[in-house]
Amino acid sequence: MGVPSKTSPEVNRALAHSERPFSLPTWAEIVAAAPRAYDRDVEIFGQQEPADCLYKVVSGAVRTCSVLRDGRRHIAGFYLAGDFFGFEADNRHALSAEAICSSEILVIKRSVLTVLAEHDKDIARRLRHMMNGELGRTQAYVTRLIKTSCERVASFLLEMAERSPTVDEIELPMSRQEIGDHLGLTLETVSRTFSKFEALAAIQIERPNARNVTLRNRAALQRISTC
Amino acid sequence: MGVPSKTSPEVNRALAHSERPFSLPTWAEIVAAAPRAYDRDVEIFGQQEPADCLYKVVSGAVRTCSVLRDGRRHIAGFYLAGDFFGFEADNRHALSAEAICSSEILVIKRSVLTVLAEHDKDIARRLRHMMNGELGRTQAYVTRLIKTSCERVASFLLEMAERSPTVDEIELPMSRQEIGDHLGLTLETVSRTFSKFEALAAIQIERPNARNVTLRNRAALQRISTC
DNA sequence: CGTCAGGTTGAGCAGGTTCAAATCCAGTGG
DNA sequence: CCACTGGATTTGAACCTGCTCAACCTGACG
Repeated sequence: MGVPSKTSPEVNRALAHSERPFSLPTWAEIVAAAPRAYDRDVEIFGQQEPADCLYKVVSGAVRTCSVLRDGRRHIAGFYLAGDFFGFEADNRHALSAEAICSSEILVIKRSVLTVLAEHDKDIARRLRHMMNGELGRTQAYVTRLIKTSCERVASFLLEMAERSPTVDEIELPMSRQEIGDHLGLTLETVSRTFSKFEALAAIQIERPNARNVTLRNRAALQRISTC
Repeated sequence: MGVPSKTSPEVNRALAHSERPFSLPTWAEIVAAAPRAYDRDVEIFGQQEPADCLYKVVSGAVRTCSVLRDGRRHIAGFYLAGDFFGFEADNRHALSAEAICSSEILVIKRSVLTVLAEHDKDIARRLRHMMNGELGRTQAYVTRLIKTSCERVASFLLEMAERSPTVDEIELPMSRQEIGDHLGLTLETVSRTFSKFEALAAIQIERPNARNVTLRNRAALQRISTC
């Protein structure tokens, strides 16, 4: 586990500066690096691959998912612009990650972060904070999954609105199928539930692009989601 | 955030030793402290309480859960002897924790761990590892929840067997109702599924105490759980 | 002995799935 | 410009899994 023994070039470069502590890259410098572009449905990392990087969505959207033996796909999470993903329990990715639409992704070597975190409490704190956030969101997601279809969809819409840049107008980057694979529902049930909410005047689906949704009655959605 | 400003007595005691580095408590010493006893169904911590401690099950079993507004209970996780619990995203507990049966619980001040982790890489590593494990188990749990009742129960049994001290004989500390609240099923469905697995000779329920289960055909359970 | 909690089993119901068809739109090529 | 194609969405109808309500059984305990 000794740092000097098996280190990547990146770490050595970082360590080379450690006698001049103020020249170690800061967090701001790290996230200002050049992102990579991924087209729609292109894999960013695969299941079982070594988990040696952390990722940030600069623009676009990403899904993390696992495919079951019978072909069913489970989407564990969606990541929008500004979100970090790639946290894993193991040294290998339990999930794969794919771009939902054309996206720019910042890739950060985990080994670099580990070394930096030891010298920079700010970075260590940010890492812990992101990890905590991931755990919290996963727990909230779990609570969502034990509920009925209406509750799942309502609470999904509220979360997406929460994470959207705009207040009440959401631009969903993902299809009904993807929402279904995330919520444990079929695409038909998702579509029907959307229609039902629209009939209740809780949302409005801005056609022709059915992925633009406006929240019309947040209180109603909250009542549905928690009840 | 400065350490000297707002510190608990425990931290001050720990810091008092910091000039004699080898007298800082080690991990082994921390987990050797005296546990507290909790009777069945007694709350260990409640929802919304400040999350300032970490907990270890010395003996017995614990559930973490949240109660929805309509009275439904969601059990987020079970913790058996040797497991740590109380990891939270926020400074406040999103879940409550209760003893499933008479249990001995070790309580560790989070503030102490934070300070120790800064001086002791072993402790820091252990903390990170536990946090990772928690995230990984939560993700596996999520994957379980999107499946059918048979799949959920089968994979639950396999996980419990994995975590049990014995190989194939499991002593479930929790009731059918609690398993249901964990898997998003009713107690009747859990019971029926157990019976079905017994009819398939995949398990044997050792009555009269229906909580003692013997795995008779692991391969069958695996086939059911993953398919 | 009666009571109570936990578990099992049955019958009918309801929410979601499955299968199928219709619609709408974007992109493509004539 | 328009017809054609394919992907995404919506909607309908039949079916099935898991829920609800209910009865019954067993063992523990006052």
